[in-house]
Amino acid sequence: MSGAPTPVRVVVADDEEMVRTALRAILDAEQGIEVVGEAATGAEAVSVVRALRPDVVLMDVRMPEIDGIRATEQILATLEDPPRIVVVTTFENDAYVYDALHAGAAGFLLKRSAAEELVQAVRLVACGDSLLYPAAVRTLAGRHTRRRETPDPAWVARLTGREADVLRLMAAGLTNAEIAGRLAVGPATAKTHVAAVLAKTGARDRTQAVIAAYESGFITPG
Amino acid sequence: MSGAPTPVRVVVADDEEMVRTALRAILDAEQGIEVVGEAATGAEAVSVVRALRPDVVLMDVRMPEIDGIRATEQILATLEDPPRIVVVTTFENDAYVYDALHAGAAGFLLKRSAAEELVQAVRLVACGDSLLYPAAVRTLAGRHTRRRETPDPAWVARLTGREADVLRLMAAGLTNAEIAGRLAVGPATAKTHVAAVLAKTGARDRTQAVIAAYESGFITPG
DNA sequence: ATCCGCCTCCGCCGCACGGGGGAGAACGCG
DNA sequence: CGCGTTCTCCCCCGTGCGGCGGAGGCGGAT
Repeated sequence: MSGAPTPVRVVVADDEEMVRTALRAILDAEQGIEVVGEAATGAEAVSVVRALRPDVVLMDVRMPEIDGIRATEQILATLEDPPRIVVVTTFENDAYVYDALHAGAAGFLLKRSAAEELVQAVRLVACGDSLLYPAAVRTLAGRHTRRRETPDPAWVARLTGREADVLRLMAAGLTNAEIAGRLAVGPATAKTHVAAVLAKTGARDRTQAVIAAYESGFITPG
Repeated sequence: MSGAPTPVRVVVADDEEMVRTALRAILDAEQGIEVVGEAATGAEAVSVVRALRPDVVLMDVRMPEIDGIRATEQILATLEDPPRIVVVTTFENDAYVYDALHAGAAGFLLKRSAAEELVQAVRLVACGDSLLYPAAVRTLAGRHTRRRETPDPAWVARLTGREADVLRLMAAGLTNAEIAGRLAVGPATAKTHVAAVLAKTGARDRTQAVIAAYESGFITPG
């Protein structure tokens, strides 16, 4: 009669507290799923997982000290009977998809996924299945599917006006100094905005930010 | 009765000899146009122009020592009654368009332009008019015109197979080291290919190369 | 048989970039 | 009136990147 004698034990690793809380809230509300720990950095994730031995880890790619990909590698390499790791990121990107899978991740999920998808994902990987967010699959399989209707990922809304300006100029191929000149601000300011754009888009460098801008429809070719 | 008592004197500055020869061939065939000199570097361009005092300069953006933009600035800044300078490049790019105009260029032309357009351009600027290649104008005016049908600029054909692979990986946001890993070659090799891609696309850095890839349709979003 | 294009790889070098801090001013909002 | 957000700017530091030049091997074209 017990719904689940051994609930799925989950660890959430993300540098943003809000995200962790949100994920925890969603998962704790579910029957048979239990968030047993959190981590704010890649290094923390490794030690927490080592200590708590969860069944599933939700791993952000972008974290201080050690990124999620490397944390995944370390966990899988150093632990016997390691947990299933679902890599969570803000936008779909070939590099992350490939690297996550290469690192041995069991799944790949976008932060903009619905709560239901998240729960589904945890249950799936806990059963030993793998999953890929549809869009990621499309990316891997090679663009034969129809164009998605999402012109505006979550991060676009989070960009401030100035940051949007900067991203547009980045996508025009300008350097930080040129952006500063175009906006009539100091180079340091341009750098600050660029850094903010990188953080919010989840990009590692300006090139990935520009890719994200194209892929999200923030800017369009031609 | 003399067709043109004082023909338009032109200097061609481009680091590729073939391009120089081609431009010279096209222009020399025209009545009233005379190619009086060539330059293979930005520095050469400055001195040649200083010495020959042409009416028009066809200036490549990408050249050794000093790029075409800076050479343009120097010529316009240091010469009295300077020549009209038409900046020539391989692909349309916001940064180059803006910079060229900001540097005081009288016109902006793509290398893929037809011979007739080139001649027209020289005649136009010689008369004191300015010109912008249609596509460049569209870029500046802000994409309200219809999509161009050019899915494949000249440089795409010039990319070798390996270079195309590398560009695709660049457009996936990978670093040189990651590209090397993915292609199972040494980092130095990846760098070489990246450099070749930058040269052939006329890009200054990997970000501009990725932009070119998107804008040309070499890769498509979604 | 020779030449040329492509792929592979090596070094050196300078710089723009990105990470990680911190700090002050203006503004709107509650 | 505080408070949060945004925009502005500063420091230091490590490094990925791009410029430059060279080199060898290999296969196809002539």
